Amino acid sequence: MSGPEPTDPLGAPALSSSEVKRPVGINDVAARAGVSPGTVSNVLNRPERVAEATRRRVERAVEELDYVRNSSGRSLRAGRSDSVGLLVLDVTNPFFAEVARGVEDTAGEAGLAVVLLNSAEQAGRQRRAIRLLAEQRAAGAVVMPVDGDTADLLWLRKQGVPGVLLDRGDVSADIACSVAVDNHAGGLAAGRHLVNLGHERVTYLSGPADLEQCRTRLAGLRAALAESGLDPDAAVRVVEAEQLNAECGEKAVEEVLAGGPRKRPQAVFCSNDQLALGVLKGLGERGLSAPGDLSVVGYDDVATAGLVHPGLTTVAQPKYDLGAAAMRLLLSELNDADHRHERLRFAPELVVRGSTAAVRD
Amino acid sequence: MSGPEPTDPLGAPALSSSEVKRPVGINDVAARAGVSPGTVSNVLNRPERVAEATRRRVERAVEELDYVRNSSGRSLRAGRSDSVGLLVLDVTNPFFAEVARGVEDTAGEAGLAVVLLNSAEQAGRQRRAIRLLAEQRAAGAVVMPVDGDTADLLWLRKQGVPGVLLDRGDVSADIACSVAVDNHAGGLAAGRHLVNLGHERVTYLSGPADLEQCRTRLAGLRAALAESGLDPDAAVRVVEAEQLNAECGEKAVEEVLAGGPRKRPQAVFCSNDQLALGVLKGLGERGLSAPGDLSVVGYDDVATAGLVHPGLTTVAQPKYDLGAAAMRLLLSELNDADHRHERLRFAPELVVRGSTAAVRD
DNA sequence: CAGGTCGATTAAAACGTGTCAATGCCTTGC
DNA sequence: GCAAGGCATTGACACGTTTTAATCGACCTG
Repeated sequence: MSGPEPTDPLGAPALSSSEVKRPVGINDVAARAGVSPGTVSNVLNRPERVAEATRRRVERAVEELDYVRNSSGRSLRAGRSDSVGLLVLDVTNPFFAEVARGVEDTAGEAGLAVVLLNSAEQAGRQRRAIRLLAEQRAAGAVVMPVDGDTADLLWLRKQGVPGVLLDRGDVSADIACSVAVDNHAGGLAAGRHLVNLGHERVTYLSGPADLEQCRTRLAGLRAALAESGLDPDAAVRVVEAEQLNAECGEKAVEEVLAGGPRKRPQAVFCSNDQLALGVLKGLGERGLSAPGDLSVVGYDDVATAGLVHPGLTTVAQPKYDLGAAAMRLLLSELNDADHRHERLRFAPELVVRGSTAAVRD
Repeated sequence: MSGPEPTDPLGAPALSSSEVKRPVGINDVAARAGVSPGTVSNVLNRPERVAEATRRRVERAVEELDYVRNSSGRSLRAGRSDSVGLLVLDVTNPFFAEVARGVEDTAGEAGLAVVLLNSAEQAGRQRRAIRLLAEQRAAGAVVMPVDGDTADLLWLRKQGVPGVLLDRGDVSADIACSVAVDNHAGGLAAGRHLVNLGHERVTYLSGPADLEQCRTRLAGLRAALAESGLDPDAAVRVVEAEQLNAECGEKAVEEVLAGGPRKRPQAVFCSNDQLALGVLKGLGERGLSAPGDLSVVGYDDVATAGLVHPGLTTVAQPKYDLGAAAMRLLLSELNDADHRHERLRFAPELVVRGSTAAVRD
């Protein structure tokens, strides 16, 4: 068998060294070890039930054959898969990335894989994603829903896939678990900060008004102004951006500044750090800057907020913990027989940096 | 049956309205429509093979029973699942997020779900993730490997899961498809820019040296200096950061500036925008700034790069297209019988902003 | 030594789907 | 009127795993 290999004219494309081997199943392992498939399964899942000697024999066979178990068969039998879904509004937003890290880490500890779905704030994509999770018979889901109603989530639960709501505080606890940061408190903290600095005309740059977070943070802001004797209706103007990203923030500056220097707001509070960063940039392009011409406050405390000049004053959310906690609630629902839906609230924290300052006159 | 429901002391936790229904399978649909399961399967997968009338009957049954197909059974039968893995080095890095969006969008068009795995630049986590994909019998994988060798990827392929390498230019095309941006050209462009501005002492702030990208970009930089008659060994100093994030960049400033104003570099070229942003911050904390005291160049053109002040000069990569192209190559490998491994190279593009300026004397 | 108990192992049945060969029916051509 | 052919549908099996009830053997006890 020496000399050059004969070229075979037809047949599968040459795979040379990286030959694809025929898949080896639990039966092959059983045959090799001289036991029944059931015993192999036991070795894999409840090693304590099988005698030391046979267990070692099986383990050796597993190793020799390089067996890797097939989770399709596993899930089919179990009626559910061992992965959970994570549905976010925007993969690109670092806030969600951080949340995802929290979810993934705790899921990983429990041996669950995470399927990341991206709704891009579109109801249609969300629906498709939810359906996909149902088809996969996902063990569970962590969901940040796009629109107000939670119909999709309920449907998913009816299909046998429990879900945890993330970043939505307004849902009653008997529907599902939920984890959120107190958005009202966040808006309140930002508002009080501005009031203390003497601001009396503030513009709220909101994301899409369908998002509960945006509405509630506004409510907090208004409460803070009312608290100090101002009329919220007169003191705060609302500008709505189409999406929660920097580009939209930059574009919105035009409208924020409308009315000329006389009626121009003294401060802008944004639903989001991305928006706020866009605003900072837009101001710069117009020869203005924070906090000299205008104070700017963001929300989330994304990593970037601390990197820009001036640093962005913002309301920090425990992003990683948010994701980790959501996943932990989900695990509780999956494992604890006596699970009760829970409603977890985190407290936001104001981080003061350079983008806000006292009104000077 | 009027009056309050009797409380049953034991049993499953009360599910009230959101009753979990018994799962409905293809057989239930078949029974309801008065056909065989096989026919239902055909309606779902090859509708053209079934007569108009029966097809409608089946479709109605599907609707009435709210049937959703079980992809575990499906994958078991098919021998492979309908999801692909995406293994990234760091979910938190916006560069990867953008790549992920590209992968996800094109995968979605092809009806594939994406499982996002995060190796966090740790070989152990990468190995676990690869194993998971094998267990899932993933249809394929897009992988950005941590360490130099591609053993994991080869093993995965031997298990029947084809993989596409992302952002690794140094792999020979007969192993697997690969998509990358020409890192040498990127480093070269950055280097030439600095040379043109008169810089003769530049520090390269590198990420972990295991990463091929970091090494090749350095090579490009050195080539640019050599090109103009400078001795690379004398002109460029290398500082290695532990991770590719802003925090490490900030910490590295200390070492970058070591030697005092006399021997201080005139420019810093970073493996990464995150590092560069960290450097900008670190400079600010020491009362220094770019480009006055030091020019700074990044890599990736992350969204933030355009938002900071001064804007970060950087080497832009087509992030979204990178992900989309990788996924498209994978799809080709999955569907085209006569697939040949391909090696796709994108060209980087220098984006000049405010963080670089001519050396003044 | 018979009866009983316990631990380890096995055989067989399910999970839900896709496929393939076989069946039945209707049309067409002679 | 009958054979041939085409189309729609069916029945049965296979995919890989887990689980339950049953079996087997060994050891202990009265």
